[in-house]
Amino acid sequence: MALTQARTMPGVLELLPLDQIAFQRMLDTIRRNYERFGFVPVETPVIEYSSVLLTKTGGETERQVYFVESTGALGKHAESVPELALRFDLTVPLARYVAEHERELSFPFRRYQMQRVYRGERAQRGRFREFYQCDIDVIGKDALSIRYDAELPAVIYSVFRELAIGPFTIQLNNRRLLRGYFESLGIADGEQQMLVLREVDKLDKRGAEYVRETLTGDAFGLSAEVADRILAFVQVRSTSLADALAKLDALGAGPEALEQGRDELKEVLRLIHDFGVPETHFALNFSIARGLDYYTGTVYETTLNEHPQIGSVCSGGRYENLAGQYTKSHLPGVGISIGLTRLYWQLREAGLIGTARSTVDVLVTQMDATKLPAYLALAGELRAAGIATEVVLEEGKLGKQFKYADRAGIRFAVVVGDDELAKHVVTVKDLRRGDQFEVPRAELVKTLRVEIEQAAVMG
RNA sequence: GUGGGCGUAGCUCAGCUGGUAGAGUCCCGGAUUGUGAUUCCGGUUGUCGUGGGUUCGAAUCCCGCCGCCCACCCCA
Repeated sequence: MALTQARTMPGVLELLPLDQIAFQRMLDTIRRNYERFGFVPVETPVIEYSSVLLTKTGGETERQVYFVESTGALGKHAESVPELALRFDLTVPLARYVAEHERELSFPFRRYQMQRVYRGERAQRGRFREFYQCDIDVIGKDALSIRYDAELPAVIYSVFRELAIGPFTIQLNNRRLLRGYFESLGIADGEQQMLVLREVDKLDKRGAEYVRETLTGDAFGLSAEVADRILAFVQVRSTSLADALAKLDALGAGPEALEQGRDELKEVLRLIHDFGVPETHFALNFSIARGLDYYTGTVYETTLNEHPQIGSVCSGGRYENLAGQYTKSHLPGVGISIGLTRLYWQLREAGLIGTARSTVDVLVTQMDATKLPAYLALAGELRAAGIATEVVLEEGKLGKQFKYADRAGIRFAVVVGDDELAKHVVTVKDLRRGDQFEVPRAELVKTLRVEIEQAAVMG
């Protein structure tokens, strides 16, 4: 019989258990910090009505949406769009969720959501078709204080500090300020401002020359002088809080949007510091523009200082009205998202994270099949003490059992044979260090707890 | 959606100018019936992506198709 090739489609990430454990530890850390800051969990269905997801009718998003058809509906609408689709982010479902449950929710509504989303793009290195987003958003009713714009970086600081993947910088900008500045240069049209923003956003990736050429080219037709001023402007970065405030003040007077954006940014920067984020970990970056659709004010991007090639590991911003497509209520919000699948993948590629130790702490080996009741009793005792324990249930050579433990990433093996029974002791072997010792049977739990604790700290 | 590159063992690849398919690794067994990872010995692993063409003969040369990768677009 011809075998079917066992394979997954490109653009999905599937992990072996020890890697999955490492991934899950990251999810746990993010969740713990989100909850610590008072965000509440929400999950929404993977499948939504197409009509709900596609309200923005952004040509780009529509091209990336996976549609879903039930068997019965297959082929029934050759021309029209299928009724159902997979979500491509968590923000649009959030908008629908808030609009649908508006009267049952408390505002400001602070939710976190960590689920998979789907994008039908051509697979590429570090790009996924199925990936985790870990979002937090704060949604206000009618109005939402700018202070929440400063809270999110505080959460992100807390998350990334605990993830312990090296120094990082949360970079901030303000879309209103950018638009005000463009206006002062005579680029008043909203559409064109968007297009310029999109080019400017490429600065770090493609370089100043590339952006200058595009801006002065036929598509934009800007004068060399204006292009140069834009380039000089977007290269502004701050080195400290005082420096950031000084650079903002140095912008001087200008269109209303510019002054408003500047005031917002100043307040946000000051508050981030008050939230306890060290000024080494946040900075102004006038080239940050972000997603082109809904952001209106503050925008964020977080990068790892020692790995700039990884790019942004977390981004988000302020939006004026989240759910305008679904409700007449005015619901402004601010949100930020960690693309965990990509982050994990990049960190692994860069050698910054390895495999985790197993979730199994101890393997009770089977020295002698007739003593199985003793092994099961021993395992029960360990489990009651909160130690994750596996018992070998099949007969086999001890060497094979150790090999199994080693490959499975289980660090400690417990051996009980005639020698141990006679002496009322248990042999504990540390597979990682390669040594072993005997402990009195009665002290096993206490000893293993200490060993496991140490292993967790020392790695 | 647009442009470029590559398809040989589970994995990484060699095999180039045509002459019956190879290495490392992995896996399995043994050396070692109370000790893994290290060492030594032995063993398994292939429609050479696929269909056609040229040829006495094709993994190798030519064409179609499929798949994958990279870049653009866009984004986490």
